[in-house]
Formats: sequence, C-alpha cells, structure tokens
Amino acid sequence: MATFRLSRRLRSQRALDTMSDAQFAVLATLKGHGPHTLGELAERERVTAPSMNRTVNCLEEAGWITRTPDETDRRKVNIEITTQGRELVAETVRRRDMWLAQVVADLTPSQRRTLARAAAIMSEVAAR
Amino acid sequence: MATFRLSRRLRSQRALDTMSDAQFAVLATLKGHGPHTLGELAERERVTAPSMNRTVNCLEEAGWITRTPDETDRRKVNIEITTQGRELVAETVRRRDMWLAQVVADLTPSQRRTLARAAAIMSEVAAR
DNA sequence: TATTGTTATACTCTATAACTATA
DNA sequence: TATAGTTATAGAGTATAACAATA
Repeated sequence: MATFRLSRRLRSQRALDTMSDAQFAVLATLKGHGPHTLGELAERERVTAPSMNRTVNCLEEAGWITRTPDETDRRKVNIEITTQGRELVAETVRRRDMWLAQVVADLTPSQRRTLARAAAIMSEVAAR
Repeated sequence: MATFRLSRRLRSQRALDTMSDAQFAVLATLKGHGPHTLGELAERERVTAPSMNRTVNCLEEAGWITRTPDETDRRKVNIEITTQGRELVAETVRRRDMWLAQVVADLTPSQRRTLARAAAIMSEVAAR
C-alpha cells in the first residue's frame, strides 16, 4: 500500500498535465536509453505493438519524438526523442526532485538512509 | 524509479486480469472502509463524478457492487460491495501476499527490517 | 514464410458540459 | 438556488485481428 500511495503521489508531479503516464514513460525511456524501434518500446513497456503505435503517434504529432525508417532493415522504424522532448522530461524530473527534496529535508538522516537502502531492494525485487 | 517499478510489478498480480486498476481501487476502498456515495468515491480517487459513475456502472453490471438510494437524502446513492466483490478483493490480496512472501523469503532479516521501516516513511511522505 | 509496423475495431478510463431529481 | 447523480460527447490507452511492406 505504501508503494501504491507514493507512486501515485510522485506521478502527480509532472511538467505537463496533458501528458499521460504512458507517453511520459516512453519519453523517459528514449531520453535515458537512446533511440528504440516500435517493437522494442512495446516490449519494454509490456504493451502490444498497436497500443504503442498509438502512443507514439500522439508523441510524434506533439513534436516530442521523430520516426525515421531504419537504413539496414527497412521494416523497422527508429524512434528518437527531440530536443523539446528532452527538455520536457528534464522539467518533469526537476519538479519531482524539487518535491522530493522538500519532503526529504524534513526526514532524519537515519530515515534517509533507510529510504536509500529500500530503493535498492525494491528495484531488485521488482525485477523478478 | 524504484517506487514506480515495484508498483507496476505488484499491480500485475491480481485475481482477475479483466479487472482494471480503477475498478479494483474502488472495490478495495469499499471492502476496507464500508459503503460510500458516488461523490465520496470520486473525491477519494481524485476523479470526476462522471468518470467514477462509469467505473461504478461496470462494477455493478459485473455484480461486484450494489447501488441503493439513500433513505434520508434521496439525491444520494449508497454504493456497497457484494459478497462476491469481497471475495475477489481477498483473492487478489492473497495473490499479492503470496508473491511478496516468496520475494521476502529470499531477503535477509536486515533487508526486511529496512523495507518495513521504509514503508512507514513512504506512507507518511505520500500523505503530504 | 516470418517479422515489423500499421490500420480497423472495440472496450475502459478520463474529462467537460448539460441534464434530472432532490434539498 | 444548490447539490448529487447521471447522460452525452470526446480523447487516450488498452487489446485482438487483419493487413502491407520487407527480410
């Protein structure tokens, strides 16, 4: 329950209210891990290809990403984040960091250490 | 990021694949905190009344909840979880607990203490 | 023939605006 | 007149099935 609550609270801190979680997740992946094909994005987000295609369409229309046909395998399409897309992700991260910084400032050093250790364990657990 | 990852992983453990998160959240609220009016549910889930109305419609058609006009204020509708609804929530909680139990079994006692402490801090933080 | 991306279709969640019934 | 719930309508995410282009 604590995980669900905190997740929801963090998610509410974003740069653009109009952008959905699904869209932002794709944008964050592209910014953090470079260009991906549609299939790679779909697999990474555990979503079907048509679903990811729709999300990517929205991002493309808004100018946050670009589609480029792959040179070597013409079936593939390389999806890349634009400069504006990068800035949007950065701004959202800044907001979340600001919110977290305020919250963490009120915690004791011991509580901070606990959260840091827990984060590592939680990531490990979620990967199973 | 750890919070988002774990949240997603936990959410994937449910009794009915066909039930959405929004529907399950309402059901869990009704089971844990008793009957609510439509407006109360909407406010609690931070969603508009029409949106909640639609979710409640689906739950009612499926037999997980019942609608009953309020006796004292006829504008209001009391929404209550059914016996089957209770069982569905219980089953989902069982599944999540089973998954968590398996995961936690592989952790050290120190790691478990860290997660327990972190959960309390995270809940507190999310409430701000 | 298999793979990659796309389109067609359908259902749920979300919202705002407008409407009904009740207070 | 204000409030609680509902319906109308529209946009986005999700899915499966079917299709086009390419390997």
